[in-house]
Amino acid sequence: MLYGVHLEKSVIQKSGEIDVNKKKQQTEQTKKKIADAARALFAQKGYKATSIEDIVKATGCSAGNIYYHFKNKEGLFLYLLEEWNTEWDKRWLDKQTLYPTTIDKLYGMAEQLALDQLNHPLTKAADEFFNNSEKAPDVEERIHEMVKGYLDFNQQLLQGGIDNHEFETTNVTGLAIILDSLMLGLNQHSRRMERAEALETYRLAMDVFLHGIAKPTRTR
Amino acid sequence: MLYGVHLEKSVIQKSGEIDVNKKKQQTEQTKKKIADAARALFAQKGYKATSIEDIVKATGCSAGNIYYHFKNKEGLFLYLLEEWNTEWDKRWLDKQTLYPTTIDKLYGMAEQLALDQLNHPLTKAADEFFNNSEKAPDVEERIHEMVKGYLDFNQQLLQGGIDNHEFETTNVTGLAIILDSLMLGLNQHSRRMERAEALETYRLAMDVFLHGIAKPTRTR
DNA sequence: TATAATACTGAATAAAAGTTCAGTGTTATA
DNA sequence: TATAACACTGAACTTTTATTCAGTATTATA
Repeated sequence: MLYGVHLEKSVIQKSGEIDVNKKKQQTEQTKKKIADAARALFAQKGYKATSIEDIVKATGCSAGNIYYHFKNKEGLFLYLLEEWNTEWDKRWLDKQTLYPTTIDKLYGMAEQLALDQLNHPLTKAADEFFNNSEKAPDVEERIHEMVKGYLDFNQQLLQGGIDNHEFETTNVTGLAIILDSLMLGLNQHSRRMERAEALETYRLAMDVFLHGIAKPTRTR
Repeated sequence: MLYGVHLEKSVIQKSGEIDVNKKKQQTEQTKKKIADAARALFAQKGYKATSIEDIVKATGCSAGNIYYHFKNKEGLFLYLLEEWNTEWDKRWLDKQTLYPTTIDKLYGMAEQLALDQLNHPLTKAADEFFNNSEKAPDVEERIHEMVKGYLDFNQQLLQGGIDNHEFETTNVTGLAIILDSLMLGLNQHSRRMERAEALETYRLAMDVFLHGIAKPTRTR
């Protein structure tokens, strides 16, 4: 039987310029195809509610093929989480330098998260995945590290702002959680927003985080 | 066969004081038992990940009995959502009067949410439930109303603060979403906290929401 | 060109989960 | 006390889902 997939590409390498192994190329391609579909589905429907069959339908490739490229559903999900992490780090490293102050960095982070569509590592699916009793022993640890890593990221960012004298605050750990909570909640709401609206809301959230809404007279 | 349940209670009504129908009493009791177990499980594991079998194990009553009291899993979940809503409204009505200013009300709300354990109507399970394609046509509408109701609640609260001249802000709708996002995110994080830590974090979040963290000089 | 390695298919398997239902006690009604 | 209505059981039924595997097509290797 003929697979339609095999007919495309592979013509590009007229001579021997970037003549990578065709099989590796193919593997990368379908692995990406599966990952992309799965990422969207997990983010939209959650972990448990996304079936292999869903991914089969979305990709057009067979169930067996998915298990050829990934150990199992859990492995696929874990792969996506770690991919997201490294991807985020990479993009952040690029952008970070553009922002002089910590405040600018925070707005930049919010923007990146808003534009990111299916975004936060602690997305609904990840949270569900984490909280779900049946956990391979090593898996839980890996996720715990991710959560911690994300909070550490926030904390360091905020600490930078304190060192810069941009903020005045003591409880940095608490604020890291607050900031993450805000982004986490916005992520859920933003799924029902247009891109522009999401951007605006994230920006407003950062306004609030930085400046609050109460008149400066009261309470404090 | 004897059901152990039937042996308890029913002795209380010595004469004919509050002699309610024994069957109604029994129905209420088991319905509550099922609801309580289901609520805890849904909140902990999520909607899809909680099976009827889980509820059977937690309650000790049979699967058939659950379907005797509730139309199906979806109906059970919906029942819990609406119960949460009315329950929240009731408690809020009691407390609300104790808080003179809107700022106090906001802190009060945060406290109530922090103490509430399994709390927010837009909890992980609800969100998962909502986003999950296969939705009975009427169900989606009912949930949509709930979400809207909750945002309206926030918005009215904030509007009160503006009318009182406690806040100065324009985008009330946006702020209602921000506030909800914050509570939503905190809800997820607070699952991994002790009661005291949760309370403190919620309070800090409200500090930030009201006053921000940046020095007043910058940006604005 | 022959052989091995690789990328896949698609149906089968098995476990899990939602739902139904015939039947059994228990309580209300007449 | 007899009969109807009710609360409930537990196993059977159906659907869904993750996972495996024997086999096929394609590509690399010798």
